[in-house]
Amino acid sequence: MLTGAPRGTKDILPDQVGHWQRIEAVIRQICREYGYAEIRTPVFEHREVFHRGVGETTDIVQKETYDFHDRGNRELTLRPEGTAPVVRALLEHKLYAGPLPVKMYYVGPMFRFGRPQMGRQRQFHQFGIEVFGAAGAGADAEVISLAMDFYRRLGLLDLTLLVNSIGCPVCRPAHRQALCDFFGPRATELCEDCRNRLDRNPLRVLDCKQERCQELSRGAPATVDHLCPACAEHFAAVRELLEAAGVAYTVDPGLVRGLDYYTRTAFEIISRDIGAQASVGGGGRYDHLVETLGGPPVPGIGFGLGLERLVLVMENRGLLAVTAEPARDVFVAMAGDGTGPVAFGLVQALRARGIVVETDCLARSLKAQMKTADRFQAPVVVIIGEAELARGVVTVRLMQTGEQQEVPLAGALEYVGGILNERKKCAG
RNA sequence: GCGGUUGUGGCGAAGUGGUUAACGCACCGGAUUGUGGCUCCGGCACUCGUGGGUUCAAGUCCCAUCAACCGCCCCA
Repeated sequence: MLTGAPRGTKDILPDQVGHWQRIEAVIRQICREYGYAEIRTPVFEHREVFHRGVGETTDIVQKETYDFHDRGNRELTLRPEGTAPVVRALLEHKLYAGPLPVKMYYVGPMFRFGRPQMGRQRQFHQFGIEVFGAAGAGADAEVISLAMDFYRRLGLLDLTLLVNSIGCPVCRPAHRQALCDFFGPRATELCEDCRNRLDRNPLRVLDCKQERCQELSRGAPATVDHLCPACAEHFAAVRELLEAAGVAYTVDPGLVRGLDYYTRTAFEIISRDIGAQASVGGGGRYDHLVETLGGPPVPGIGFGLGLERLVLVMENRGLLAVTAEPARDVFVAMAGDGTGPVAFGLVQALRARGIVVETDCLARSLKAQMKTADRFQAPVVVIIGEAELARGVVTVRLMQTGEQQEVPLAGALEYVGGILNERKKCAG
């Protein structure tokens, strides 16, 4: 093959795109209702945005970013996630100076260089929301509830919501020390990755997937047990609000998440029917990210979810019916010399009235045109042949009954419009 | 980045090294010549992901490469 989409990328073809549009419509609707405004940021940013924002030590930055130099020798990176760019925009336009909180959402492609497999692509799409300037548990509860409400509206009622609190700079040192004390004596038994993690970010040992590491993690000091009073209170408040809203959740002390900027609340939504890539969305609070990127102290919280995985889950559950070819109101068929211009004139006149019209542009036989009209489920077919042309009329055929009526060409527009209105009334 | 499975027409799918690579679906055309479904008939692949190699002979064996999928890792 001469061409092929690059590894890890996919075309979303016309027969699939309906699914996406349906999901995007729900996104727009729910965000409007919850008061989130859309923001569209560039797909690439200065590399620093992600290195400082997402965290130098994260896997995403260390081995998954698409880094490149442009012709002006700028160091740029294709965005691997949506939060850091939104924070950058918040700072650049000083959106934090306006009324708080600032609530925004985004939908768009993200890029991560990993080995593709089911539910993991190099270009994928995320929907995410961010709230800035709201430190209270109410924001956490709203963000999580919006996420679960979104899934619910799409028919996904039984996803698992895991929540945890990973503390803040006040409580983290003590917890970090506790973890080092706990794992230190048995460091040699940990996997290689975890031995590294022990130095850099011992928290991450907790959600290592290696069996041995999981065993060793049993009984490890949990973040929730080492929260400072403020964090503990915040977490309790979040849980109380979730319960008040009837949002079911499970506290998972091992939930850490792979982006460095999270503080306090971290959460993840998982589904077991998309293979190894169980996570369909996640997020958390990031109270110091704005400062990290050079801004004033503005707390934040948000989530992001993967649209491809969402589509997968929905497909597996039969929630995405095959999108049928959109039906046409009218098919204009033509047969014979000189009928083309007259037919096309009628087609455009009908379209100008908002009627959905299809016609033939392959010079096919009338029989083939009728077949096509049938496939498009057009209730009305207008036939313009040489015989009609000569007499200044057109044949209007009602496909359901097979009735045909000749009407003057000049009155065809009114006549067809009338039939369609009539049908609409009956249907309504 | 590591390990494994797979790769035949638009899709699905036969094809134990040996004549012109089945079949199904889809698509296109036709069935006394200007009309839809079904049925029937016909059409549609210089070619087996790509590139090498072995052999008298390869879709069938070997190697490489690319890609998809599965697991690890990571996460969406």
